[in-house]
Amino acid sequence: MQCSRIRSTLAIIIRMAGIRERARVETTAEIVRLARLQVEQDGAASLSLRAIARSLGMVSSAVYRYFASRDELLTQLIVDSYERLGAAVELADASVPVADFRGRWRAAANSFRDWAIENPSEYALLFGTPVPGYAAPQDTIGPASRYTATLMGLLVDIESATGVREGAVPLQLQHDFARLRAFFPAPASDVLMMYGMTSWAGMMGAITLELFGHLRNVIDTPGALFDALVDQYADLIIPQPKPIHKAVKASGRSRRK
Amino acid sequence: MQCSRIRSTLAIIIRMAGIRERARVETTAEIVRLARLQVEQDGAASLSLRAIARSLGMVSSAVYRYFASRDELLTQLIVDSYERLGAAVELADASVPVADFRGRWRAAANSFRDWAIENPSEYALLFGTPVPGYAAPQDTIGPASRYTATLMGLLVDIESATGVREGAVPLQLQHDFARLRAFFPAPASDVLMMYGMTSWAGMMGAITLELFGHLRNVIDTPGALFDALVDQYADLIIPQPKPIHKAVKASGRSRRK
DNA sequence: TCTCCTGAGTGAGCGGTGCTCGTATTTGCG
DNA sequence: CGCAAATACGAGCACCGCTCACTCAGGAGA
Repeated sequence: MQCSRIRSTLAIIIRMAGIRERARVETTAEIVRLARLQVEQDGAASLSLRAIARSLGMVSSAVYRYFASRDELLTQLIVDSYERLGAAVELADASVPVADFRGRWRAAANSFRDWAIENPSEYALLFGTPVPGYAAPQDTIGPASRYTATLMGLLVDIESATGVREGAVPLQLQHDFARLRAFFPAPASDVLMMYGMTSWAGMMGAITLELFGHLRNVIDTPGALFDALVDQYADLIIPQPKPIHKAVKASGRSRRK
Repeated sequence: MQCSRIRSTLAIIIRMAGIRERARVETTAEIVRLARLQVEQDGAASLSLRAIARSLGMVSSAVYRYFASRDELLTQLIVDSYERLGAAVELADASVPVADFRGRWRAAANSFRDWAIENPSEYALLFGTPVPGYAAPQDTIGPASRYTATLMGLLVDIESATGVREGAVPLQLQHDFARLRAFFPAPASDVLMMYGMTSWAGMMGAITLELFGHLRNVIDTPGALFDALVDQYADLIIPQPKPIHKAVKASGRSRRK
């Protein structure tokens, strides 16, 4: 009651259209904020609508006006996290000179790992065990491909500077890659695509091993292992170790949103 | 009551020592069996002691005579799963001629993936998001290292056939590797160790991507991608692609338990 | 300006969870 | 045979997701 008075006052001041709509987006945002906080602190498994409602001073059932289920709220968090990860990787890639492929490769890879370490619960949310009954809705596939698209874009740049590469690639993968090229800007070289995929798996595996505790008592410096892996693939992907003296026309970056 | 009569009869027939002990191990085994069934069907997240008790015809609190908590039961399942995975990888490795390193490498790697595909919930239990409050007790680290020990043993065999290898390895990793060699039979070559670690990450990442649905609409044939990754590392780890004409003394296998 | 529909929030309730504790029964050892 | 220990019971606590009938205020249309 007092709350709504404040809200309407605010609404009038800020000229809005529709007090109710405004209150709705505010409450929705607050729910997401609290949910994210909860996930950060205790992991996605113990995300509780009731606890959120409590923090909001609401009764639990009221939250269902905003999210039809716990899974729907989780989906929102997943989408947000993918976007943040994507933004982090994009930023890292963009902060290195376009022609410094090795630098960009390392920066992008490290930003992936850094983001994961800074946001372990969110990393687990994205790349950990999927919720049993939960099937990722279509809304997630766009954001989910953002960070990989950045790596793809880098591969495209590398290819346009160093030429299409030949090499043995299983036929089945060639088909997959061909289909992917219809949806993504992707290199024409199947070998590059293959390295991209296997390095993706490698990086994700290394981060997962580290964050989920499998390197405890095994590797004290997971960062060094990760760097080694990233450099292994850099050697495979980037032909010349010293790209300084080589003129490069990188068409990809401007194309990227 | 009738149940216990049957039990005691059985016990007398089967010469046992202590009816109660026997009943205890039987019940414990049954609990684990039901728990495993539940995990297989619905994933570890929805493992419910109450449901197990119901299936057993017990009241829920009775189960706590056998396992102090849900986590303790989960630990038991994790240990079991690690043992099964380890056995599968060992079997695959042992079923290939000792000197056929590439064959053994592929067999071991594929057995890892095959086991994961056949037991997705158990794979998720081992390699997925750890339970928030859950810290793996010491009991798990032995079984957990069984499948990796097999791969290490293979590396040892390869090294003893092809010699110690030199190569650039970050100093921090060298320290980690040196420490590991005190606990495991492991190759003396840091490069081999490093390849072992990064390939471990790669394989786990590829399987995780596949099982957790990240390759949907990306790669239709995850097996081909996995094989490609495994072959990439085979090329790095095994010097000669055709080991047919080369005599090999493989000391490692007999050493392995 | 007034009416009336719609949407936000309430609170009781259902069925489920992990876990505790006091009690009753059964078992098998001395 | 008696008694201590092991075992099972069942009520209960504090949670959880989710449903449903309900009240009440916001705001659009007559």
